Formats: sequence, C-alpha cells, structure tokens
Amino acid sequence: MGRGKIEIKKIENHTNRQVTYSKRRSGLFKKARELTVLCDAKISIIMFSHSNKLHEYTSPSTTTKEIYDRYQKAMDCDLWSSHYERMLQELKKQKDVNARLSRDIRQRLGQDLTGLSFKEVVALEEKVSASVELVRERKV
Amino acid sequence: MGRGKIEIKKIENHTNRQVTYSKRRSGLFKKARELTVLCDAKISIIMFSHSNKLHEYTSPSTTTKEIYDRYQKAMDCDLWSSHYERMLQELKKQKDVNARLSRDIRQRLGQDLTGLSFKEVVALEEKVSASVELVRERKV
DNA sequence: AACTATTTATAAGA
DNA sequence: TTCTTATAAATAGTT
Repeated sequence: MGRGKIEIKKIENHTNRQVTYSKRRSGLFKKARELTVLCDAKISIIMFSHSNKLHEYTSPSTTTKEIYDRYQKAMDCDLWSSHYERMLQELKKQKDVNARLSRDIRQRLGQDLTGLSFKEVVALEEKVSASVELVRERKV
Repeated sequence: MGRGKIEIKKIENHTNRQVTYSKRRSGLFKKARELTVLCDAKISIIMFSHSNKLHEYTSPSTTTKEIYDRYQKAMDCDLWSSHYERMLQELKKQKDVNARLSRDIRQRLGQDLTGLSFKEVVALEEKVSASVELVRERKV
C-alpha cells in the first residue's frame, strides 16, 4: 500500500481509523462500481462504521430491497415472507367467511323472518365458530 | 491493473467476463475483510453475477439479516414492515367482526327465535357490510 | 485535501 | 485452470 507494509489489525487511533475508513470505503465502492459495469453484476453493499454511520452502494438498475429480496429467495430463509404469505391466506379466508355471512344474512332478509329456523341459525353459528377456531389454532 | 490500461465497460466475451468476475469478486471481498478488521466496521455485500449466481460477504460477528434490519431502521423505508402492520391490524379487525357475529348469533340462540326482529337483522347485516367494505377500500 | 513511495490488484500471457 | 508478470491502481504516511 503506502509507505511501508501495514498489518491488518484494528487501527486504535480514532482519527487514523476514520481516515482509513473513508479512503478504503471509497475504494471499495469504486471496485463495486467497476465490477457492476465490467461484468454486468448487481451488487448491494451496506456498511456501518465503528461509530454506527451507515454507507451503502447499490448497482444502478436495481435497488437494495430488490437485491435483498432475491437474496432471501436464493437463501430460502425468508421467514418474513412465509409469515406474510400465511397471513395473506388467512386474511383471504376471513374475508370469504365474512362475505358468506353477509350473503347468508342478506338472503334471509329477502325471506319471511319467522321462517328462520332453529336449525339454520345453528348451522350459521357453527360455520362462524369453525372459522374462528381455525384462526385461533394458527396462533397468529 | 494488468498489461495495459483497460476501460470500464461491459466485457462482451463470456469467458473473460466470468474470469474477471471471479478475480475481482475475490478482490472486493478481500478489501471488505480488511476494512472490517482495520476499522471495526460491519459490512454486508450481496452480489448477483450476470448469470444470476449469488455470492455474499458478511463481516464476522454479524449476519446479513442483522445488517439489513439495521439498514431498514436507519433508512426508515421499511415498506414491508408497514404493509405487514396494516395487515395485522386488518386481520385483528376481521377477527373482532367474526367474534361479534358469532356472539350475536349465539345470544339469539338463547332467545325465542321468533323474537329476532327485522331491525336487529338489518343492524347485523349493516355491521358486516361495513367491515367488508372497509377491507375492499384498502385493496389488499 | 494533495502528494508520493510502496504495496496491492489484476489483465493478459504461459 | 493455475501461475506468472508487467503494469495499473490503491493507499499509508506525510505535508
């Protein structure tokens, strides 16, 4: 590197560390930029300094989120996504239940109210209970 | 670099591009490794090659997820999280609606069925419609 | 922030 | 592919 070989160990002097961080960070980002163009790669770099300052590089034509999403897919460790998917399915089921209830009640409005039999009410009640139970079992 | 200055533009030859990708990737990761130690930084690099191959570097003592979580907090742009929160609230509301419907119907089972007035059914129907509408407006 | 002596990275060749 | 090497590039210490 510069005037004399350096060993790779933590720089204890705060000022020197900060200067080196700044210089090498721009070097790293330059390399990432070149690699992006030369090899048509997509790169996301996120870094936090010793003093918790955030810096990032993302290849043009993409976003940090897009790269992280692809990463998660590739790694098959996207717990959020699977949780989200489960919730989406559940919400859909809930909506179906509500739509059905709404329809059932609307139908009855068109009929003679005294015609609402005990059996019919029980069936309706059971349908609702079952769906509520379904949700509870999932422990969301 | 090597024998003669090169210009930074996409390498069209597939083999050369792959070789350069491999060499520069290891160079980039080495720089990241050094920066991690020298400056006590935390770095995450995720990259996809032209042929969609995934490679990553993460500083020891952390994880890609941890860095990405910190990034999201720092950037205050966690769209997933806010989407998730909205869904959670909605699901809760749906459950409340179902619980209320269930309770209403259960109560009526304990009463004389002929006592179910037209007004009461209308009120129940409107409650359900309103909640279904609420969901539809959110376009989830 | 600029400079420069060295080390380091690497493109092309073997 | 792996190694070599000529040269470009990065950078540590200095000013």
